[in-house]
Amino acid sequence: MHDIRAIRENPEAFDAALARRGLASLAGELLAVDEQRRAAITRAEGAQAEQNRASKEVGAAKARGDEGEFERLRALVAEKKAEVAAMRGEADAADARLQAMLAEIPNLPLAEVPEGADEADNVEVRRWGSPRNIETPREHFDIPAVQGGLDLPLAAKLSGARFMVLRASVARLHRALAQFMLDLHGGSHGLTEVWAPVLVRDEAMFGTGQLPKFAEDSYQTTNGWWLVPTSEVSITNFAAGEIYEAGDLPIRMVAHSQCFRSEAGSAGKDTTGILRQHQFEKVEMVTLCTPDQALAEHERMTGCAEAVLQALGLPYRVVVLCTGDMGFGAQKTHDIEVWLPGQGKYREISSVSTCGTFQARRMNARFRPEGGGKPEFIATLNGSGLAVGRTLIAVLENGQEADGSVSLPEVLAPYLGGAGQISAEGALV
RNA sequence: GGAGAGGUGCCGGAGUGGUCGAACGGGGCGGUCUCGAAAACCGUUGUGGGGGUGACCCCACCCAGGGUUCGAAUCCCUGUCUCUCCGCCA
Repeated sequence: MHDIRAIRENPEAFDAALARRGLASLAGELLAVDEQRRAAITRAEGAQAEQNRASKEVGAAKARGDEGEFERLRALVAEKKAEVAAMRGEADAADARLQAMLAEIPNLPLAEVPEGADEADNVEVRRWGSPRNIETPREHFDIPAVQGGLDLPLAAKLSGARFMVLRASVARLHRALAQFMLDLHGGSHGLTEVWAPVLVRDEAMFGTGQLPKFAEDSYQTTNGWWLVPTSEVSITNFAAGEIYEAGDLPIRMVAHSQCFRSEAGSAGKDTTGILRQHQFEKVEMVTLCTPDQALAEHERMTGCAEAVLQALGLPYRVVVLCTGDMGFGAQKTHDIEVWLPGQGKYREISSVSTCGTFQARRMNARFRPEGGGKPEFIATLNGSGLAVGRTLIAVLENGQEADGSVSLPEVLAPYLGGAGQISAEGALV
């Protein structure tokens, strides 16, 4: 959510930033509505002040038994009251229009974000590791070791397309990955592990920016709760309405949750395998900090996500998203793409964004600056650390051997009863 | 799901129609006293919005939204959250 006062002070800069995102100018329209709104407020408050004055005098007139004055003031109050109601109505309507417009405008890219139209214009920042030389790489669902452990037809029977059933070694590996990530982030990375609801109210979805514009992308229960598309929604909204002390920031959290996405519009992409699911698990990092800490925290969080891939020995690259490819709430985003031998491509496995004060403004999340003073909006960041299902794919595909087995990263052994491999027959050994 | 009790400022807690943005206590901050500290005493202490170059002025907010009234923290309705008991349940 943007600050209308900032737009008022520098409409040209606002429109220029929108243009970088490929959007048309909006400042003129916004300021016109803002003008109407403020004019109506001024008139409403003027009338209200008069009404308040008259109201006070009514009591006094009554007390001294001045019936004539009493009746006159009463009539005056009634008149002002009607005037106030009319003006307030105008002000509220203008305000609602303004809020509705602002609520659908995406965050603006930082100056350092490369300009571009889509994915193709993202800029690679660095690479880590190099892909193994695999003779005839298979996609995860074709690897012999995985055959008994991944049952897509069964999932289809239960739920339809884009769901999965995992069994035995693969189910356990999936769980092991999530546990490993949580332990790593909660341990040496110093994040606080949290657990939060995945069913949330409208307000929470608005706060992080899923509503009002992207209602179609999420599922809603019959009684109105939303199933979160990422626990970023639940966790970032911890801050809603809060005023933190500057000294308490940054607050760094990590959670593991189910995520639900209806993926409207993506039909036809990645239809085989488990890359794109309606329900999946993700380990998510969220940081609440002051705006001037945000960029350093963004790098730190990216590093936390990379550490998971490094520990698992999975080759990846980090790209900075261009202006045209960034999400609604982001000011700057790093995507981390892991090497998938089966596709012979780097594919997104994590997305780390700083939202600046954009979400904080939507959810009224503030902090009191060092040494006191007026509360200011905090900055919020979120990043996957990592998407568990996609990590499963990456581990399986990168570890696949010519004999049909899969070699597993050593760091997972403690979570797998010491196993280091899934045999071609699907057993953990 | 049923029955009941409640939601007041940083915290505790008054306040059931009239000048209450809110008594009182605690906490915080500033000061007096002191070599310093404690104690004591004095003062101060919210958020949002509108207007003005400015000193400053105005409006709103006692969970939220409606309503009654000349006037509501106080009365009515709805929602919401918390607590207690019953039922159900992992």
